[in-house]
Amino acid sequence: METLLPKFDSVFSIDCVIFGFDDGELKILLIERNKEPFKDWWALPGYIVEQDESIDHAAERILYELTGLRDIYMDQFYTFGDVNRHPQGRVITVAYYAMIRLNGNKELRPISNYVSKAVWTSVNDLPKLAFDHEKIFSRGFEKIRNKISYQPIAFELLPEKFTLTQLQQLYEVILSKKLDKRNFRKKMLNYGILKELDEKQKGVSYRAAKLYKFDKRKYSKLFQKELTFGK
Amino acid sequence: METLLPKFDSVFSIDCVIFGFDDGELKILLIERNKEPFKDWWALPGYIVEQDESIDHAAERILYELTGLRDIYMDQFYTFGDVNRHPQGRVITVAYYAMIRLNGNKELRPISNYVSKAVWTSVNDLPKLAFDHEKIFSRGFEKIRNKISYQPIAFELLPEKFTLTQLQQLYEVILSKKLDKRNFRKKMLNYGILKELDEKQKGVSYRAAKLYKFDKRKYSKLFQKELTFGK
DNA sequence: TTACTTAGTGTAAAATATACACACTATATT
DNA sequence: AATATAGTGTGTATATTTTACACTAAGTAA
Repeated sequence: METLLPKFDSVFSIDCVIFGFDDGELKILLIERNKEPFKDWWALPGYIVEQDESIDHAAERILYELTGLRDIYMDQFYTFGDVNRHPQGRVITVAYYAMIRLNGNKELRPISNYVSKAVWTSVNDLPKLAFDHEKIFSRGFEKIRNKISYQPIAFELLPEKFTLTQLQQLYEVILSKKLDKRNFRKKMLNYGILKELDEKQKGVSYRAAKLYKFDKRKYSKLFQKELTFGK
Repeated sequence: METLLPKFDSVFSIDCVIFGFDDGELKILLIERNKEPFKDWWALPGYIVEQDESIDHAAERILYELTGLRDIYMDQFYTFGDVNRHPQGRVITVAYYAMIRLNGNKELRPISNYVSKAVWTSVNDLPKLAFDHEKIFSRGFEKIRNKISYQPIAFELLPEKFTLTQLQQLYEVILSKKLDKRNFRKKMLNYGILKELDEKQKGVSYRAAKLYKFDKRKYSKLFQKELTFGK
């Protein structure tokens, strides 16, 4: 590499806002830091981008090293570049988000000793976070709240088979708003992206609900049309 | 500053996709580079972020130095972080966009000798661009195309007083789609964010159209409600 | 006065969104 | 066996929004 570019005493980092849904609660993944600064504080999983890796790659690697989660597809949503966001120098961070299924048991096993543990925490019950991570989280939450209003992304958070009530609860949590059951069902079923299964919920002490699956094929078709303004 | 953070032989940069609308055409601002690499190539206005300035600030400064445009409010839309996007080293760039009024005469007077000139170029007639700037432009265009579908941002591109036909043309250009005049007018007027003026177009060799103004107050109110899902 | 060019307008049909309440069913409890 | 409990599942009328579609009015230029 030539050196026409000025050197720059700064680093890029990645921070991840990973959403999960469990127990009727929307959660995000937090780590407990094991290093200064902010040792023993809670923080979003985040670390420094290596010199020779793309930021997308860095995001995947860092999430894996800090939480043990692999093969999570993330999208970037904002880059935070204020001068004093990190106490030790100039750090610009690209924030990524993802929504994943918790299947009851996504194991969290940090590889790096940079963190002492990783846990799922309800977004309604977040501790104080290191750095400007509260700001980053808020923007990530805003992002999915917006997105869910025009794309049915909620499925990514649910188990493969889910009931309409679960789906509705998830919408309600993300939108912070009660929805009408009949209208919600009508709307969702009208999208035509749900496949009704021949199965019912099990282990509940009341009438069991039908299970549904998300139909990816039809979903992609739906998104050809998108965007208002007919003619 | 302490030095616990690793040094990193890399730079942050900013690239700007600045949209304007003139003559029924959607344009963006390009510079001709006066320095290697890509000397004499066309490129998006972009340069390196200083150590002690926020990226938002850098965006403003860089746009000014490279094109002479001041006080343009920009939003970031994506960060490009592939490893080999710059031939001289690792450069991660935060891309910003803005939509501005051309008022016929936004003067372009580059301050920096890093560029030899700056010009407005129709998006339908772009030359080959330096670095990965074509990719950056595409994503920026996609961004405003999406955005205009749910937010009436088009006003930012028009002169203060405009006709409904001009507004419609702009929508058509951004959406690459013909729209129906009656439906378009109905919809726009229904938003209630246009103020009809007591003035007409001048200097046209046909029936002059009424002029309208964009009503910012009402616009913000409209955006309280936003987001579907009634109850 | 005529020809030309763009402005400006209405309506019916279809699709979508909203508001709203009660009976059904599976299980657990007595 | 009877009952309580808790969540499932459904229909309809109304309002709103979206779509398709074509002609007349106004101003200018010759």
